[in-house]
Amino acid sequence: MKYNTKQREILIDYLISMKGGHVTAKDVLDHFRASGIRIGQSTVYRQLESLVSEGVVKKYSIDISSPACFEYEDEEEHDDHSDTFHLRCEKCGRLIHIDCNELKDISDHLSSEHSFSLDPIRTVLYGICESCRRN
Amino acid sequence: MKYNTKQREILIDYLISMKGGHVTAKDVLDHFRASGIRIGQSTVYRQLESLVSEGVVKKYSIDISSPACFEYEDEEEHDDHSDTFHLRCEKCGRLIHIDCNELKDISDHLSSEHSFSLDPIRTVLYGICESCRRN
DNA sequence: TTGCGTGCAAAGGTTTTGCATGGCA
DNA sequence: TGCCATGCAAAACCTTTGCACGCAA
Repeated sequence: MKYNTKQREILIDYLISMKGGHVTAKDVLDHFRASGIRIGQSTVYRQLESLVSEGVVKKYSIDISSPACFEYEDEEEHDDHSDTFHLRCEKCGRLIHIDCNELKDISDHLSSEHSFSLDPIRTVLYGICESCRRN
Repeated sequence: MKYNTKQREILIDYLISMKGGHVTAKDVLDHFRASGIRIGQSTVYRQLESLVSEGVVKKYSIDISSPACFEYEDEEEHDDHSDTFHLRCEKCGRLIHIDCNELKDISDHLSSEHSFSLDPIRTVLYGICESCRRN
């Protein structure tokens, strides 16, 4: 994609406004429909895919039978995304995004002691989240 | 699922025979169709899901828009799950088991700081293994 | 003007579900 | 016998694609 279209712009704006969280294609479509802004679903999918290959947006395929998640990637976060991890609740399916230095230590440990380069994008830690734990 | 049906048995047998590799729901269906064994696709999906929640079979989602993969999990692999972690090499696909106290600390940290109960059975850490790293 | 981007609708592939029937315990 | 499991078909779900039209550069 080479042109700066209106659709592309408002999509990027929305992604930036949701920075720090994940957004699915459906979220995007719902948001624009609720705002009365018309945008085609194929445009959303195609632009998201473009933004991913441009490196502007990150795509997570956490689990099959859940939609892909997209997240705007900040310049500075681009440098070091090794401290972002994902938790997935096995009960409610919620995806939790955490930024934690202690978890970053795992990468270092695995690297130095087990000669394994962890891929934090791909890795999802499964378990039970706080609210499900209480029930 | 409480009953030992014929379909459940032959499905488990097939999964065991494929131990060490992944199998998709389609693979299962194709296999049985080729063998002349009739089994409904909903049965396959439902039994696979049951086996996963029983911990007998592992499910992973390599990528969205590819089907989910299932793999039979050996007894000894989940004798003591509390301090066993799994690493999966994204290059060669090798599954590595490690027993490591430092990794156990993750659970404690997630529990105390993030109120999240990690499930080490289900969790697979993705990355690049030593030998693939050298290449 | 050129050709990329858009929107619609339809197709694609995977997984889930409703309902009547079949089979285990 | 009482349930659970099965099978079929259809639906649901997310994503991709074909094609004509619109719009940025």
